[in-house]
Amino acid sequence: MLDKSFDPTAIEERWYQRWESAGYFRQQADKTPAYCIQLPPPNVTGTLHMGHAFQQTLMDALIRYHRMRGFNTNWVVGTDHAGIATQIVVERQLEEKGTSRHDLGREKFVERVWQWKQQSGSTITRQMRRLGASANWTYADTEGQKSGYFTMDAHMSRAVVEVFVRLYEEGLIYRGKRLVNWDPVLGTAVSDLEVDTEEEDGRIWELRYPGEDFSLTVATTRPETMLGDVAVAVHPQDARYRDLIGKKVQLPLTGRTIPVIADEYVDPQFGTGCVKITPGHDFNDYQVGRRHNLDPISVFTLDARVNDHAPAKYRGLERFEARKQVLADLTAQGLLVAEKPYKLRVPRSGRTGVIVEPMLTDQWFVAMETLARPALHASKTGELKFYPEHWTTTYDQWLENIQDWCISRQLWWGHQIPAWYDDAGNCYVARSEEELKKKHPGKKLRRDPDVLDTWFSSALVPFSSLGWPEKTKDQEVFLPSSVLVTGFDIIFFWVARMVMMSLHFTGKLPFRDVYINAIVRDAEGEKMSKSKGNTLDPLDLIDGIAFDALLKKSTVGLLKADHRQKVEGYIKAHFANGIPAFGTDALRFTFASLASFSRTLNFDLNRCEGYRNFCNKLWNATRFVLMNTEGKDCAQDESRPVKLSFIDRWIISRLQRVEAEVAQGFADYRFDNLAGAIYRFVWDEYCDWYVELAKLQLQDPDEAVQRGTRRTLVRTLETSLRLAHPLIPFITEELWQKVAPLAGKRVNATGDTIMLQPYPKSQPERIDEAAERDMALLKEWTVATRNLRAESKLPPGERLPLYATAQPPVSDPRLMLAALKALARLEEIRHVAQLPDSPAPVAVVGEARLMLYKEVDPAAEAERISKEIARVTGEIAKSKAKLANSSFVERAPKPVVEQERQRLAAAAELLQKLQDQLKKLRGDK
RNA sequence: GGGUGCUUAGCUCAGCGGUAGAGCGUCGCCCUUACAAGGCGAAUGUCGUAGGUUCGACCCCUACAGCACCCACCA
Repeated sequence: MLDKSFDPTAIEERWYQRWESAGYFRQQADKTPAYCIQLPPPNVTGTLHMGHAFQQTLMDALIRYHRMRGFNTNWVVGTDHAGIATQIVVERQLEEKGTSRHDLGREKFVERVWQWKQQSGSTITRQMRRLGASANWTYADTEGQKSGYFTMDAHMSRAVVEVFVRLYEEGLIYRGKRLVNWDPVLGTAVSDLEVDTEEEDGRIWELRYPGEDFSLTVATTRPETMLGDVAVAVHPQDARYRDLIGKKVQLPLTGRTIPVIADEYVDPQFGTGCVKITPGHDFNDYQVGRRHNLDPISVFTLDARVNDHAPAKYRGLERFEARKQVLADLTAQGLLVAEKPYKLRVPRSGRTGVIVEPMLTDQWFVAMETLARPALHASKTGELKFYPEHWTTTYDQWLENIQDWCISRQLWWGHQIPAWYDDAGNCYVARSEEELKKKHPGKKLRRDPDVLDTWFSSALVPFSSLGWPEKTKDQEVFLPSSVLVTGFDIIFFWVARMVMMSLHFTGKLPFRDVYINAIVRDAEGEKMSKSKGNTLDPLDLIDGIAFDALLKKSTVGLLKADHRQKVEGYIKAHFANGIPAFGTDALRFTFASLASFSRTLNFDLNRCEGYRNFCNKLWNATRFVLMNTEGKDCAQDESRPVKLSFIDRWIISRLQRVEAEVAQGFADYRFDNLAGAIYRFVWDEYCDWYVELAKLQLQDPDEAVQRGTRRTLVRTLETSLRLAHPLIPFITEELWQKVAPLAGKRVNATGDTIMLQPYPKSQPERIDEAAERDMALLKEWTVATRNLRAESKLPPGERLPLYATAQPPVSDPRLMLAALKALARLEEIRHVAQLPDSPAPVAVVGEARLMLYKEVDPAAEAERISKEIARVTGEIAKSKAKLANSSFVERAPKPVVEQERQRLAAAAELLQKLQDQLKKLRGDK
């Protein structure tokens, strides 16, 4: 016997273990068709957050669904070395110990990061297991840790080198001194995508540069960069300055003179129409400088201090110190014309938040244009499909305006670039140093110290995880993968680049569909952030957490007092009693239910509670079924006669419809629809109606009816469990084990799990419209009668007779009335030609009028009827107006007009009855 | 400057050319032997604003407003 309510923790522990150790998650050789999903590899040292949990729930649902449908499923998982992020973490650890990576040296430092990876690397994969992820952990698992590939393991690294070398050989990778976004804190270049520009309140200054018999005023938001100015630019057509083009001005503070140049880039309408040109520290100016053959002057060191190209006075000053000094000196010389408040866009490094400095450095780039073209083609032709579709635009537009990709990072943790230099500075790219030494014996070679952007290796995952560069069978089977489930924030970082790389190196798409999932927000739609305290840990929703523990956990590591206070406030307001344990299934069902095509997902704890209750409902329904079927004849062998009533046939029919709805939901990636369909079927149809009616049928003296009921109870439940399994794997497995034998499922060695059972498939031939019509009537009569009951304010337990002026037009009126009597808790049902002469409320159902005979309060009843009359009168007016409109009657489709006529007729009839009642009521007084 | 999405019940969201739906919340009544994590019932909306198309618009079109996000080199 099942416990009275379900305890998720116990169930979940039991099943995951068994599934994994039985090897159910693995792909199967020679089974077709294939279904493959590539997990966006999480940071190896990271922890699971709501976004992961959401994504992974959807992926696992898809994988389980297809596995049950007989696909050869392969959920390829792995972890990402996350270059910058991981290096930062370890550097912080060192900092706490009062040391630094520079003290350690590169080799020791990298060793240290590996240690940290080994130590914390399993956290996130352990958490994924708690979610029930049926991932192929042992696939591409070269390190033997059952967490898939690692982007820096030997195999994945080999693919990285191979791709780098090939692209270099094809001329698609080049090295050059370019202006790049530089993070002066990390001391590395970052790509355009890793820079976030936000509008901030700042200032703009106007500086005067004196010429011989004139002076020019330039505007700047970064006065310190004037130390590196090489020109002042004006628009060639600008009448104010046309005569000055080619003349020189003095660059204050530096003793240099610079030319006045003409360039279309200048907008004469903006500011003074004169622009200072600093090619060494501004992307626009860099282009201008190139056009005019002006060499850039770098005035900052790599940690953003003024360098030796500036006058001695400023050397060594940090950039913002230098700004103050420059401004002070310009003021002293009377060259500062104005200082105004100004809204400016400040580029900040996504990782550190520090203001990025455009810096002229040697970097490696991938030339993107030739790679982008086929990727664009794929989306244009529809070979690559986005869900929701509108993300295609985002993808297309980025590819249409693609820029070369700066792939080198001045970090230590990552794939070191396979390039070497000889003493003369010549560059050699090779697969290994050995290969190079063979080619160039005796040469002294020094390896490029830079590593590759983390996204470089991520871009290869769809094929490198399948064994590339070797030719493997898996690439034939699992490439392209079926769908990529990921967030819109990495469409550029990752999705587009995977498409480009896969097409280029394998000729195949990395995936056919891209499902862009919503961003998880808190219940109010606010971004989840540690400093607000509104983050949720998926594990806390699964296991529950007490208020104190939650508070402590949320405030740990928050240094600022006002942050702490804010977080405390939030937690007190939202989680005064902590968070109850909802269990994995409830959490998963919540995610699925909220996964519509909208851009954000506001995670509501109450929703989660509701779905926990749903799990409990399913549990208890099973309890009921088991109590009534275990040890009894459930007619599985069909040896004895079985009778199925319209009620049995109705639930079977409904089941076919839900199965179809669920299939449609999966096909459309509308997880909300399919979760809703399952929810409504289990709760609103099976539990609320079928189980209640089964209670009646189980008391039928005819054993064939009992057998039919038991069989339907069991089979419908067993099917529902399979239907729901992709969303709520644990509870369905637990219950299925008990229910399946009663449903005649032979549990054998390989199929000893719901996971590998066939997924329910809608059988249209079992849709029974007649039974559905009968059931609709039964429901209608029942609801109407229950309404009468509620309106009569009957004391509990009191049963009244129901007077009805007609029989329900169903195939089996006897059963129908018995059911009505039970469901509406009636004393009996009397058929009469005329309702009793009573002011008691009357319900109209089809042809029949129903009354629960009872003395009523005439005043209250009169009021109720008057209200009803008002409503019906309104409806009649609307209908009449419509039908009076000749163009409606002539031009609307016939059935619509007919429907309107019937509506009017029914309403008129109802109105007459209500008016009679009201008259009677008033007359009685 | 370009682009995208959103605006529907108190809250969070579905929906759709033919008289508005769900979950949660609210309000009654009920511990009816699967489930109080439950049952039965009820209330609640000029579907952002203004036009247009249509016999008919929450839905299609146009403009506007508000919110959010993405991309972009204006000093």
